[in-house]
Amino acid sequence: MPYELLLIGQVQAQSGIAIPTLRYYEGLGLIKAVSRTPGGFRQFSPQVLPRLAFIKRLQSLGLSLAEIQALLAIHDRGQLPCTAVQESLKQKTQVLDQRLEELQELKRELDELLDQWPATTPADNGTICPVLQPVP
Amino acid sequence: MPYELLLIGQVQAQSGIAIPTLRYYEGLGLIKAVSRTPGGFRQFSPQVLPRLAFIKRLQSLGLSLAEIQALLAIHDRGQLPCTAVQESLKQKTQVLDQRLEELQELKRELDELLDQWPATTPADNGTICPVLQPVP
DNA sequence: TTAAAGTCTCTAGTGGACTAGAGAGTCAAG
DNA sequence: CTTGACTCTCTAGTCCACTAGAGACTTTAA
Repeated sequence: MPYELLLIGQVQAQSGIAIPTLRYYEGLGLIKAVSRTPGGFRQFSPQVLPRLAFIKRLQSLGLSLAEIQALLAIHDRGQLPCTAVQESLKQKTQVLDQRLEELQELKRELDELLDQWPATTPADNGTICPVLQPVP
Repeated sequence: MPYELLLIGQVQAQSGIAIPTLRYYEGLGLIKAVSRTPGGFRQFSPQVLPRLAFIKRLQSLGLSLAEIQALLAIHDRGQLPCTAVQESLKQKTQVLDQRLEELQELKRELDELLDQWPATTPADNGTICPVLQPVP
């Protein structure tokens, strides 16, 4: 066995990513085995490790695998994807801001509703819970 | 056709909820048809309308259908679910606070990363994008 | 009576990132 | 040569709230 190539179990051990997930990533085209043993075992270059670190890092920053794949495609064309990464992250902050807005609005609504929750429950008016009236 | 009963299309028209969704809700046990026509068409009591309003309202406040179902079950036992609704909403604010924390932390991380983004891309060091080092 | 509109059941697909299991084949060491 | 660890492919399931489609039947109005 060529000492510089890694079997999938070794990749799992060194990356912390489960084997089925690695195969799943391969299916998506995020990583690929450089070769197979005669018996069909995947052999990975050690270069797969920084690649997986990149994937995990961007995933932890909120990027989807599809977005990450686009960035890896740039890398695979021989370019440094840093500028594109920066773009993706900027865009992600915008989505994040939007999402934060929504959740904060929801929180405001919930807090207000709970603040004004009556001490005594109003009479049943056929609406399941009469406190929950205002549906704007 | 008994004038006080509604066919599913009328429920859709008056609630704004799509027919397949209504059937889906029925499957989950959130609503039920009081009877069927001889030909098998569902007939709903008009009471389904406040019930659907309740569902939509709580859904808009972030509750899952499973949580809503638990509240409806209280109603169906003949009790006012207001106190349980209040509890659910309180709990939801907590989950929401947690989620907001996470997203804000993520935003901080993203902002910091972008703030400190180098004007000139560092040399390629085999990590796909050398700017993305710190993976704590 | 017929046509159009409405409704039925049932199955399967969506998105996103996996996870689980069956059943078979492979590799390295003893 | 056998054992045990490792790996393979393939299918299917998870979560959640729907959505779409096929093919058949019912209802109502003209």
